[in-house]
Amino acid sequence: MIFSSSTEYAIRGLSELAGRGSEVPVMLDDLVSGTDLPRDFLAKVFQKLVHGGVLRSAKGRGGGFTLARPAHEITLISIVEAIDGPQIFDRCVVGLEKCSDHMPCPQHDLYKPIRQRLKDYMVTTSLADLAASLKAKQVWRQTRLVEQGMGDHKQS
Amino acid sequence: MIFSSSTEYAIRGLSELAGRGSEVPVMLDDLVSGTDLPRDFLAKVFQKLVHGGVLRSAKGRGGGFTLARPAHEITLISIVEAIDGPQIFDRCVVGLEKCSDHMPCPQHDLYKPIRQRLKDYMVTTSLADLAASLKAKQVWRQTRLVEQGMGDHKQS
DNA sequence: GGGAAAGGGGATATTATTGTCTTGTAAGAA
DNA sequence: TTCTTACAAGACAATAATATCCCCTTTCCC
Repeated sequence: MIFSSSTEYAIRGLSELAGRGSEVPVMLDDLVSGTDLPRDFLAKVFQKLVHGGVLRSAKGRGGGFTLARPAHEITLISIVEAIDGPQIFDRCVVGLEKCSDHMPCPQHDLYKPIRQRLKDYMVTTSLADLAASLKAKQVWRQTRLVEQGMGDHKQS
Repeated sequence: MIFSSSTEYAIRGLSELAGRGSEVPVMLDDLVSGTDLPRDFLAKVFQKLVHGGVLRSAKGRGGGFTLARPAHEITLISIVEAIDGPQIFDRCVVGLEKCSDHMPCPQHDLYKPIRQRLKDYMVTTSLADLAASLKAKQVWRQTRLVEQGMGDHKQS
């Protein structure tokens, strides 16, 4: 629901990357380790993000991926559009070419409110927001574990 | 985006049906005529809606489909759940079985606000709402045509 | 009972999405 | 220069979603 798995991988991969806050490129194998993100498939997804101007990539030694812009400037919608194409939100659900606000199809207005909500959220939510809430969550959970006396898990 | 085409067909088919406000069963061929809804595929979708308790069907002569409940009691979410299964909204985007509010996966909270918005909309929007806005739109467009002197299109 | 009319449901075809693998290409280090 | 290391990109496989088709069962009317 909502997102294709390609898009979900993109969001998760970018959140990981943003969470590191690294200035130097992070390579895929590194980014993926410890997660269940599919390495090869994510590589394809990241390629699209590079083409879409969301990511920058560097080949060879010391290579990897970096965000093309600061995390707070990367909106959810720019991620989605990089993966699924720019008209994903504006295309007619019926698929009629002649469909537009001027000459709408019967369904055109049906989905307008629901699409608008989603779009609003995506325009106002940035990668920084996602990464922050992700990190806050991790800290919160870690604290809970410590409180319960199960907190001998060290970062090696 | 948002809906699978199965779900979109379901919504459109149901909107058509609700718009007729017919007490007697409406048969598929009748419902579909004049639209671009794929007859055979919609038949499959309607089967699911029957199983899901959204539609009632009658075989044989005089048979067809009727709404199982009044249109204002059929919410968008009950339609979606009838097609995609009840956990479509609550399932983890990562697919972990152990994921829940109690022990969430890293993405669990990431999607919560966006899912909640969508869910709110679907819980509060009924088939009657959809059919009404659809009909209002049709009337509005018809009026515009008449104003432009192109209104010699009669319902036969 | 027999025939026509409706949906039910299985089988199958088609297409899109997702996932994997293999080779190519660029960059840096020895 | 040559070797290693990274991503790029094409080919391919597996799966899921979408779309059709055909025959079955039920129901009504004669």
